[in-house]
Amino acid sequence: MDPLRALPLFESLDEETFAKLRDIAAVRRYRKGEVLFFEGDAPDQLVILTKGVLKLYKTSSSDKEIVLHHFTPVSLVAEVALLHRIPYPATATFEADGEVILIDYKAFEATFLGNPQLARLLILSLSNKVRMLESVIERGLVMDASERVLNLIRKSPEIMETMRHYEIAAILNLTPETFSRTLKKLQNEGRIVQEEDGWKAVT
Amino acid sequence: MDPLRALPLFESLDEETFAKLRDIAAVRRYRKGEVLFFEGDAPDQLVILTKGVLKLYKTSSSDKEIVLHHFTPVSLVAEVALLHRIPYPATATFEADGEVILIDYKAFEATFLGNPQLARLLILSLSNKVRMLESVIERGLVMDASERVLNLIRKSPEIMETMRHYEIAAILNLTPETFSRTLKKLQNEGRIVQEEDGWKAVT
DNA sequence: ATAACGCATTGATGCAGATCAACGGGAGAA
DNA sequence: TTCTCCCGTTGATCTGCATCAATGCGTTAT
Repeated sequence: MDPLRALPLFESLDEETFAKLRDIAAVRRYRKGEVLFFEGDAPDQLVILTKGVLKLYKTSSSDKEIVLHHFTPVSLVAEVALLHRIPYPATATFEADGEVILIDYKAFEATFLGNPQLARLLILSLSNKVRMLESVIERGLVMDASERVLNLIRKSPEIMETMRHYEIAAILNLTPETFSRTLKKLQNEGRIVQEEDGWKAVT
Repeated sequence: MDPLRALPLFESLDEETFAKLRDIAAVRRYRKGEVLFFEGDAPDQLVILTKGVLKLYKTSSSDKEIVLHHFTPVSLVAEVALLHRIPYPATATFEADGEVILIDYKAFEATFLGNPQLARLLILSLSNKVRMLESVIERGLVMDASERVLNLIRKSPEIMETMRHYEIAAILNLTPETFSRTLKKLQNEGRIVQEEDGWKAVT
């Protein structure tokens, strides 16, 4: 069976649409650490991540990395840049060996925008991107360090058990030092408690 | 002539699609200062801004206002909340007397998602939203105060002539004090110069 | 004219989080 | 075992911007 066909993203497509899509797609593999594209590059293909983890980030004036998102399969990547023919707004590198499908721009425009099923995929992908950016704004501009940590413990407690502190800090856009101090402060204030299997928010 | 028909947003629609749309639309007017919706409210209608200026903002822990966007006609508003049936992620208030078209959720889903022309509108609106949020992130997290001011002078010099300093500062998410100091600092460093008709960035 | 008000600027101080530096402990290597 | 390296923590300091307070200045109202 065609591996493309197995992707949940494409499951719902009818045969004809799918065949069209497969004809215009090329597959490419990347190793951990490789760069898919740089901020400022001009896009010419639609990218669909099918394997691996792709980190999307911007670099600030003071060389600080601002992580926008970790893409996991299956995701459309940077379709906005393609739609508007603008340079990639961020850099994407692989955090684990990965694989992408590339679709030529002209084919993308003709196929995706005209086909209701694919248009629907695009709409879903775009609206998820809006939500993702909103959460970046939430994390980076709206919430302070305590709120970010508290929020993580509430919403993704498994991350607190699984990952290293310095990795968690990076996700929250904090330094490990600040993360450590914040954790302690929240504990002293009785807003979180440590249990044998991780942390828990109080009330 | 139907005022709806005059909107550029709907210009390209064929008669049938347009008639369908008009049937399910309701118009509502608001005065300056009124709130269209609050962060956290549950959405049940698609909102299309047809007149006025709508400010979309979040309020941070320390009661600071973070402006996401100033919508001007004609714009779809908060379609993501509607698509995902999630609470509005921000508050919207009118900065000038305005008018909106409201479209019921069920009608929206049936009409917009199924119709290629309207789906295309939605895709455009969504991708513009992605760009808008990216620029909020750029302004708020990536660039420091000097870069923001420099960037504004380069890209929207007319704003520097037209608007009050305290308004510009709000757009840049700066206090008027910081804005004033930054302007002076850039001038001292020779990175901008004042001319009779406004400011100009050097090289 | 003079008062009153809103905006711009300037100085002093405060604060959150980053940065720099040092130390301790656990896990794998020799 | 002992060494080494990496991570987590802690303390001291730095930095960018906000906040608070005072002053000046142009515009409108009295």
